[in-house]
Amino acid sequence: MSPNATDEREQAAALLRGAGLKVTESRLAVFDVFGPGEHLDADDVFTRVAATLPTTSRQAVYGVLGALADAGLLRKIEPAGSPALYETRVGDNHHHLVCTGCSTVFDVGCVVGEAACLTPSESHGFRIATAEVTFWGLCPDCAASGEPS
Amino acid sequence: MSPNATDEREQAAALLRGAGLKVTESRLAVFDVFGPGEHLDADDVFTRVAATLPTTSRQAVYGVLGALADAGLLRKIEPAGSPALYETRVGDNHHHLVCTGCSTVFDVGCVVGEAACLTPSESHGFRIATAEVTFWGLCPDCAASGEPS
DNA sequence: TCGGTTGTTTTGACAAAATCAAGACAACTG
DNA sequence: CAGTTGTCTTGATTTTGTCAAAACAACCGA
Repeated sequence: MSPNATDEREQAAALLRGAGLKVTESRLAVFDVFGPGEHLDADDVFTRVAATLPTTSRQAVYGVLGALADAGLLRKIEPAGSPALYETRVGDNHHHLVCTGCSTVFDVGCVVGEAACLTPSESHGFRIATAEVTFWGLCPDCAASGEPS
Repeated sequence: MSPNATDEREQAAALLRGAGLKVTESRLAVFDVFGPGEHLDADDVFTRVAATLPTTSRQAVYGVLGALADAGLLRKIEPAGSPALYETRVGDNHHHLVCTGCSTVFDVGCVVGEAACLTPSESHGFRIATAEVTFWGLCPDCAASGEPS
């Protein structure tokens, strides 16, 4: 409907081709449902995809999300107590802020610079690949409604 | 068997009492099965507890672990792709190193000091309660066996 | 030491999230 | 356009953990 919807599909298709993946309706549809800054779980994605592609199954969504995450086109995060979430922002090692009230996830830039995030003080001989930082707290909305003083 | 087993039980009982929890066999048994530095999932705990307390049920273990975690006597961590793990080291905000090969979890001290771990660069108005850092990589054993060059 | 209250454990059913397997099908290659 | 390869559909299964209610045990006070 938007005038550049075709452009977006072409762009997504190019990303898929670049990753060596076949371009399919399901995969384009999955790309479509992600808005910028959104963190969606498999069920959210399935629900939205099913609206435009009624033959889709939950397993297809799992498969697509898994394939895209493996290819580095999507990032999978698994906050404690929630189903796995996916986001389209990849390539930077940003971290996450999870609201303990409403479970909403926000992006946040790296804390104090890349180096500090990637080098623990004792590494036990570990070969560290990635560091993941999750902050837990109350988002402005939940803080306001929970403590109206 | 060990000469100070009684002492350990007394100590555990004191911790429980201090937290306002009743002292029960199940709870003491759960404390018993944790060795220092170990990270056990609910099923590990159940298996070990069942060896000495055959009437125990899985749900009792979930209940005990939940109660102890709520009381701050145990810490619950939930690494992506694994069941929840519990550890006895509480009170310091240490972090974790997870092996992508064998899923073993190691403790690691805070990266560059408490402050850096608790203040993301943009907080979005969040009231941050805790920060959780997880490092992913290969432990010495897995690095050695996977790449014997 | 003995009841009474309260919190804990047992039992069994249930729910959510994700995975596995096999056949049908569609996208890319030449 | 046909073949090959990878993807999707369908349905069952597994794993992890929760819920609810009744039986039971620990702690308090007399």
